[in-house]
Amino acid sequence: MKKANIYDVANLAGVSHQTVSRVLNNHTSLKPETRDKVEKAIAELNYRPNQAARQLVTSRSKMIGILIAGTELHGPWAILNAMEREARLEGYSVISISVLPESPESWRAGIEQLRILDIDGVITIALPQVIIKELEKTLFGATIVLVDTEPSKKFDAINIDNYQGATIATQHLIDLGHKEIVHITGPMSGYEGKVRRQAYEDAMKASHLKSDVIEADWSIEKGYEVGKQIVARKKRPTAIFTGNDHLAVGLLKALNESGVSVPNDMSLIGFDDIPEAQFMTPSLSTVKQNFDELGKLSINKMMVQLKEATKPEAINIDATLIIRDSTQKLKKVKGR
Amino acid sequence: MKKANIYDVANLAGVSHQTVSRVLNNHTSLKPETRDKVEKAIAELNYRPNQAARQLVTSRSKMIGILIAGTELHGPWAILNAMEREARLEGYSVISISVLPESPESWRAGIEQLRILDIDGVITIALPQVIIKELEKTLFGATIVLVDTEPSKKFDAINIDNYQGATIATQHLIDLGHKEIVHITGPMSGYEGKVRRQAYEDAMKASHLKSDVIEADWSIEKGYEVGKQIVARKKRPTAIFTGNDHLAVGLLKALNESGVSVPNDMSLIGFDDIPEAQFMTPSLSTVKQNFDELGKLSINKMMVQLKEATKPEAINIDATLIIRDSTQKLKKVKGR
DNA sequence: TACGCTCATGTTAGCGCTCTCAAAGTAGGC
DNA sequence: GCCTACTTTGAGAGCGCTAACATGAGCGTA
Repeated sequence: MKKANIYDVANLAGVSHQTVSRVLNNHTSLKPETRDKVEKAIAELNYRPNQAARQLVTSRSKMIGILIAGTELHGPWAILNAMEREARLEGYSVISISVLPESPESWRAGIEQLRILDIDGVITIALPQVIIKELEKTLFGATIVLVDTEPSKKFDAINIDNYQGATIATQHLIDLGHKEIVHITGPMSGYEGKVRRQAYEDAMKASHLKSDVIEADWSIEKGYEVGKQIVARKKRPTAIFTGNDHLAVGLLKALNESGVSVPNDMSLIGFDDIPEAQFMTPSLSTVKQNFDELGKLSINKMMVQLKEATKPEAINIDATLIIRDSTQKLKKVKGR
Repeated sequence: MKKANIYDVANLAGVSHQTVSRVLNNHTSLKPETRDKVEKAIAELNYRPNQAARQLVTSRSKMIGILIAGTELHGPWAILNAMEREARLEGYSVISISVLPESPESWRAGIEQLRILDIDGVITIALPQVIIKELEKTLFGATIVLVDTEPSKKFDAINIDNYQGATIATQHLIDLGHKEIVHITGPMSGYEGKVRRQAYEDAMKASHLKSDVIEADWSIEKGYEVGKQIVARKKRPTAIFTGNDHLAVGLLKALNESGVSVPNDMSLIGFDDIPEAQFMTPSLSTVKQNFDELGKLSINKMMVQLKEATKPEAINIDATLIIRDSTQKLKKVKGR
């Protein structure tokens, strides 16, 4: 049984194919009874318009490409998930392309794929600047929305407010009386890590405290490694703010192994609020990102841009402090 | 600057559009020098064939739909990630559609989307039988590959060998001398949970031990809840096998809170090997699924089916036991 | 009654490609 | 040197749809 096309519907309804097209596209100036006839025919034949044919003539694909770093991290996938659902509501489909930021070959191939597909717009999630540049060059003139990415003048950028989030995390530790607070950063090649670091340093300075930064990446393994390093120090800090929760997981492991008790000997706060955070021992204080809102907002922005190109805008979504058991007041210790 | 089409290339190369098409599709019977001329023109114009036009005439979209349960679980996303990469190598794109298994409205919309897109094939990840049925009905005749799903006679099915995986996990505990071993299942509405449970029960029976099953779902929260339950028991088991690692995370938390030490008072083994497993305290013994291989294999199967429909086949991929610190030999306790 | 206007529908072209079929060029056999 | 067979290239149609234009019916106005 071949699929019905627009002419089959037209024949069955006793109208021209153009009238069917009008029904499909919600044109005005259609007699209600004609519309009814056509709709009945559509239902009877179980007809669906052919996307490819539409795309060919309108040169719009109703598809959005999402370029995402193919990591094990929780965040990007959560965002992608939210985006996909939101896009579907708008009648758009989502093509996710995961690339390895460290392999230019990988992301070139990904961008090339987007180009072939004639995507209507592209959303990037947590990608380094080089990739954005390449994207811009290859898909010249395409609608691009940046998520979790360094804002630019050219495109809409939607971000968790990393600065605000890192500020409240640092301030939380300061408010608890801690003076020696280490910050373990994400990769300095990325935007988010840099901003969080800056916020930490500014907050420390504002309280006349000395910054103590260890550069890392987003991985659990690195968190563990850094944890070992800190434990080995002659003079240990009393609190640590890690750039994300994964780092905190690894770090906590290292601390546990060395008998450093959290929060008694060391307060620890993360960033992200991964599902596991609440169920670690001790449960992890952290900064919660609203991935859902981030995803929805990005799709909405994309829809607006697709309709009528507006001036690019940078939007930040507030993060919220979640206080759990891994942070506590600094105990006054004799001799300090 | 308008995009070049096949005629632009033909003009520049001094051949007919048909010859260009032949070059694009790697036809034989082309003079090497003609091919060269055309390829040069393609490069100069930076030409890419229009997918929509191709799709319209060949009625193949070079897109694969992936229907996935939109959860926070690590597994499905890891598989999706692997699939996307593998598909790209084959020149295919991936449309991921995440649905809420508990909301028929949600998955009906998802399936409808696949239908409109004229996808070449569909891969389902960890979806209940109802959805597969609906999919089969709506996309009548479509190529379907089942992943992490109950096998059927009609479609290829690729699975982690859940039975083997759960067997080695249970056997591991038995080998350590444990006799009272509880199994916490995933949702009984799903295939994986059921198989793992069956394997556990069979292994227990084979060793003349009594099964002790608590039905749950895949969530951390539920693991915590069940943990509280177990702690409250008058007579506690000495070992627990959870249906996945997330359950183990929640469970461990509950045990910790009640002062039940793992592995001293209780051995604990999970399933999945999530990134966090290695860095829990104690590090979690578990069964590792090879998501990468699962993803690749599914795409390969899909490619084969797309070329020439072959007899459906059920493939199981062996899981491997990973022994860490959360399981240990049963201590002989006086009076038992 | 004739004219212009609006509303509702039909007709035609063309988006960019592949497929089918036809034609021209090339070589081999006797 | 002519016929046949194969290789290489070209011309035209058509995939299913939308956009632009054309047509005809119905109505009010002079």
